Amino acid sequence: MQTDCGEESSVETKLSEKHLKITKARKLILGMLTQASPKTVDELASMLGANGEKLSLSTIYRTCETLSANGLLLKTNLTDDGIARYEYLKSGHVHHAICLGCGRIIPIDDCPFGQFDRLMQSKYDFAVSSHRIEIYGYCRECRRRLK
Amino acid sequence: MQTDCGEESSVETKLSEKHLKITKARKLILGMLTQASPKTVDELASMLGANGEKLSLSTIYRTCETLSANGLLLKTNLTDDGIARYEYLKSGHVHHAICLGCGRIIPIDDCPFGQFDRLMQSKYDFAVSSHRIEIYGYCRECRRRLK
DNA sequence: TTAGATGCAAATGTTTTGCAGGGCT
DNA sequence: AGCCCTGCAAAACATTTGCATCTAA
Repeated sequence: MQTDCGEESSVETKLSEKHLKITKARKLILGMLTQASPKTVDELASMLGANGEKLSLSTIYRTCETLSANGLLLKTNLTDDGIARYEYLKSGHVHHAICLGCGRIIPIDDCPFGQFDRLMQSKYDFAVSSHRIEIYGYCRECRRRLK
Repeated sequence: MQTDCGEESSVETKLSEKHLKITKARKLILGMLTQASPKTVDELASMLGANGEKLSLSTIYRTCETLSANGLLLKTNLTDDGIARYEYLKSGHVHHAICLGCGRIIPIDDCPFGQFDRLMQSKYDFAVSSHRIEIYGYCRECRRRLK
């Protein structure tokens, strides 16, 4: 069991850092989400099925909830379809570009927020803790396809 | 019936501009949301009840959906609690500050987005159509209360 | 008059929960 | 061993839909 333990052990490390038991469900879900865009519970179940693994829906819900509560995943409702999505939460903060053509969700490292929290403080008397930015538009493939 | 027809008639004007029938449900819901923060369907039903009015839940859902489809309301899932909220859509674009203390949703006129779409184009090859920005933090009252 | 809006009740789909059994530390 | 995790089934909840009735244009 020496192969590709890089992934494995980093997932396990993250779990133990948060004082969470290392279970099959948590390793599978966290492992999948470290290398994928935000996914719904249903999509996670399908991905597991495609790999010959199986977890009950309630376990996936509970696992995602636990991992979110511990800051390893982020729960979002990006698409306003009423279905929650979970994504791996990298150290830094991340925004999303959502393609209106294909629905793809593209993580964006850059952030336009800048010094805006100063304005929020002075103009609105609001102390900013965090923010979320979602960008809608069209990716290259969809622009090409729609042309 | 001369009193406060300013509100009334502007709501009716907006409806007819969109070629929508002017019905009691649409006048009530649009009228309420023009002077309130984003509300869930349940909250709208309660507000109506408090005013001695009554609409079935399905009517509220359908009315909000119609008004959103016609650009008079915006459907959002700001709080990730899985419950949709509808807000009056002003002409310009608006962002929100969400207080983590009291849950209040504060409309923000300013926008930090700036020239960010140029970066999105050059770095990610993504053509920006629109964006949404949500700001989390604490309002003055909650900061005072928590102190 | 007639297309479309409403109310009611039933259906749908997502998410949560109770409980018994099993796994991790 | 002890506590937490998991699976299953049932419950809870928001939202949608079918259909008969009513209403605005």
